[in-house]
Amino acid sequence: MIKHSVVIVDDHTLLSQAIQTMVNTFDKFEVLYTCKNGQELVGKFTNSSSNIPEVVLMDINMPIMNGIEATDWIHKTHPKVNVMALSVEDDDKTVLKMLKAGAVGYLLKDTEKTILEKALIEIVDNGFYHTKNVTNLLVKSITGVVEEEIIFRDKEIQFMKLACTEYTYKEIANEMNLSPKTIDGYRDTLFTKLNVKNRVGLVMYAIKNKIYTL
Amino acid sequence: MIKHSVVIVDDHTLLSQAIQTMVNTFDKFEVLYTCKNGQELVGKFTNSSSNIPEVVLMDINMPIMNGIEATDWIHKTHPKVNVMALSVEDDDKTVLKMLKAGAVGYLLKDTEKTILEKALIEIVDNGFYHTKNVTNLLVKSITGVVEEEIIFRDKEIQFMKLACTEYTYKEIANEMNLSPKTIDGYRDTLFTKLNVKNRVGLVMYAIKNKIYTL
DNA sequence: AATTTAAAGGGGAAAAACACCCTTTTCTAT
DNA sequence: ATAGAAAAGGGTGTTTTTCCCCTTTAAATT
Repeated sequence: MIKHSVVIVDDHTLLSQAIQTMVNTFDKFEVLYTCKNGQELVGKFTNSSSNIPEVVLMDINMPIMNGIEATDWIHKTHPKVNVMALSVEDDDKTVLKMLKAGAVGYLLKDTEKTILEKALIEIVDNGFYHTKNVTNLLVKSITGVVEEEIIFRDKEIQFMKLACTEYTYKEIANEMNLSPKTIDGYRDTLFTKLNVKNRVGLVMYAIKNKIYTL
Repeated sequence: MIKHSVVIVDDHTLLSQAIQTMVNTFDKFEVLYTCKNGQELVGKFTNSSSNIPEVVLMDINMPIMNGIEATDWIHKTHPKVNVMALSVEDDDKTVLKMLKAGAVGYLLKDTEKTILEKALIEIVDNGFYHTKNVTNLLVKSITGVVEEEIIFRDKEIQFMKLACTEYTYKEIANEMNLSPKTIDGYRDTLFTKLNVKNRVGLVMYAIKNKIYTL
């Protein structure tokens, strides 16, 4: 029997190797190779057509080129390759971003071995695998329950990052070469945009949405 | 040949199962069972003496009973069991906490399969395995470079958590059934203790040290 | 060219946060 | 038993933050 080829992309070597060992125990699948990030994967894909697998198991949080960008690239350049996201996070926005990028499946890292095998089989047979959670999310997204993305200007991003430090607004203004009053304005519009009451709310938003990284 | 028994504790099912599959490919080791958290492990240990392995591979971030508490418990009640920490984090404080709790090894999750096997062998042979990084850290710790742990009282922890929300100090005082002036005091002592200048500094500390979880 | 829309900046006032120094009560350790 | 530390609270004043409404300039639409 010809086995389906799988590639694993994850920056945690031990995890990717462990999943490799696991996938290799599956009857119908075998791992072609593993990558530490999206960039490495792009390299492999463009290097030789023999490096292109049927399924890619993709982590989302990676340095250099993350799972969303990598999935997007694969989807555009190699549409026949099925990408399945494999993540620890399950916040709505991230999941939707992955699906938009073209992932045909989304599994949390705390799922069972048998579920992984089942998902892989479904993907090569039907072209997709989605858990109940993801399906529910998709319904929510078309119903418009998921809030639309807020757009920030560069200055606002820069300001938010500085607001996450111990600087006073005066110091932030200085840092950004703007009048304190302008900073006042940024703060006010952001408070309204994000529906927060004070600087702590802003900080929390910035952290949760990875605008400020710890 | 009798294989050395290993137990894996990690809340990410897929990861623990994958590592299980991997460890089972090692000549001298076999996995007895896996657990999702420290509490489950304690249950297994106390249930039957046949459940007590030679080595425990322990994740640190787990719900209910985390790796540090679990390691501490094992070290005190079953000193013959070797605990090896297996974590994604490598911040100094966490590593030292694990070592203090009695871990005889510390591996990052982005290490190679062969390193894991080597570490396991070293542990059953010599009783410990430490990478260069950990050794360096230990040297630093005896040289006094690593800052000593700050102790918080319950009220301070509670206050810090509330300070990470959009509550004003007045509202926090109300929430904690204390006078706003008392809250003022908490804030002032914490500012001094943590060497921060304002509430944002406090919030950042609380998040970085996992006092407030997002 | 005319009209919106966004960005930068301002005034002034109220509320919240911060600083510092102080008292009383309650543990707690020697 | 008692000294010392910790917890709770008070007073007062300064600084920072927050709020709201307003102007000018620049950029983008139509």
